[in-house]
Amino acid sequence: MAEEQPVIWLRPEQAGVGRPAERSRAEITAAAVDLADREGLDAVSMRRVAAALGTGAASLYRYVATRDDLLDLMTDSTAAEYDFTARSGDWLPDLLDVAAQARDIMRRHPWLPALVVTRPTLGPHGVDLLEHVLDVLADHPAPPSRKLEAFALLNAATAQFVQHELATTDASAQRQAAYLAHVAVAGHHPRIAALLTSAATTQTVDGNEDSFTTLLGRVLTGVLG
Amino acid sequence: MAEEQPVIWLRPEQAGVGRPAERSRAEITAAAVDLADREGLDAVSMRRVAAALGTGAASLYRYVATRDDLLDLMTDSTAAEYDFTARSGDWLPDLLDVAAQARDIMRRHPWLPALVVTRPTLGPHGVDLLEHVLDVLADHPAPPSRKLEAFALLNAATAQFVQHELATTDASAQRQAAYLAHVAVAGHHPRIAALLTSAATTQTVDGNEDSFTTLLGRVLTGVLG
DNA sequence: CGGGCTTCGCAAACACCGTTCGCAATCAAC
DNA sequence: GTTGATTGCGAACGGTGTTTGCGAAGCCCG
Repeated sequence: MAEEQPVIWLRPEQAGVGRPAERSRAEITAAAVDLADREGLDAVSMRRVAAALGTGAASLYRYVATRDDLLDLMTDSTAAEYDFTARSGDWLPDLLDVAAQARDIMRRHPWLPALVVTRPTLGPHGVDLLEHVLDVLADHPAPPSRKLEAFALLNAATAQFVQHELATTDASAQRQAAYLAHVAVAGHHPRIAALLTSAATTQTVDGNEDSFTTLLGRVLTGVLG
Repeated sequence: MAEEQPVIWLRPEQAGVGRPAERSRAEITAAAVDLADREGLDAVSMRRVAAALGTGAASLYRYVATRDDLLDLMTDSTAAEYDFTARSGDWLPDLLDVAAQARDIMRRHPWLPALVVTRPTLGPHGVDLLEHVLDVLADHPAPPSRKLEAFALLNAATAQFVQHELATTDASAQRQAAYLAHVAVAGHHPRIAALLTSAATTQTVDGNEDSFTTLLGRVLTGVLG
């Protein structure tokens, strides 16, 4: 048995006798999440995670098959932060509530958007999230495939939104904006120039705190009936 | 001057006398794109790109500030593959044409979706793309900010779509599906179970080749009027 | 032509990285 | 107590991004 170590959270009975394994796996994941929250995803190296736990890098491989698997565990662990108790009965507000929670979770874990988008995985907690979304949409007449698309879009759009949010405070984003302005005035890009001037006037006026909700609402009502 | 090397494609006059630099930069980018197309993004290391050009890794740093900048150059170079000559006059079909081209480009460069989503940048060609989209939407009454959101969503949703397309043929995706089925029958997830059985019956029946277009059409009509 | 200045190519080195191997230590069960 | 599996981990392998320094090549101008 034990052929090639399946998806990590599958991990069947694992034979064996005593196994504190699950606890250590959770601790490793927590340490990795902590590190990523504080220093970014690049800081999550096997050596540094191990050091945070007061042990050596090689020890981690008893609990985690590879670094990528650890990243999957991190992603799934954040899905445990959802709270599904509030239910209104209408699918749209309930989905928007999920989206708002997703946004908050991603704000807490700035490394999450990149992982969600580049390696979509459904661990135990991710499955709970999917179950909740499907349950909210249970009475909706859309075909199941479209409900799945809506779920994927909810994640992707939220990730994109938070990513953009984070990028605008970044230093390189300032240079991006400067470059855009430069290109616009340099000609050949009249639409961009127009957009920049109009953006300069209406800037930061409207309450853009819930621009996320209205955007996501439009996307969801567009995809689902 | 020359403080800290600005966004790479800005690169002002650079003083200097002779400079074949631009050509070399394009050649380096092309070599990196080639490598990524054939062996994936992880294969794009400075040493391997340099080897493909018959030179040493250190030489690349004369033309490229860092590996991340090379990745940005790769992303922007793919934006040169768009063709904006076809114009219908209606914004929706024109945007769907852009989306279809984006999908095809990403299919040609399977590493692109991850880059587009994790490090959104607008190089010279990316700016042309944005200009085109804004031009298509010039007569549309939506506020400029929403047009930008539509642009970002077009990219993100396309990336997500191609990513999913690629992932389903992957080996680990099979195990994901198996895990999902296991979870569903193991109980506590009735909605997922229902979805799996319904998906099993309607599988591969409908022509899903243009499911991308209909999905993107719904998203765009949802976001814009 | 000859110097001077700039640009270029690149070997070597540094500090990491993910991962594997092998062995010592630990623990469970009989 | 002995046996057998499970765990911890130092050391090593091959790779990575990036910096430094120096020699070679090119260009301009006198």
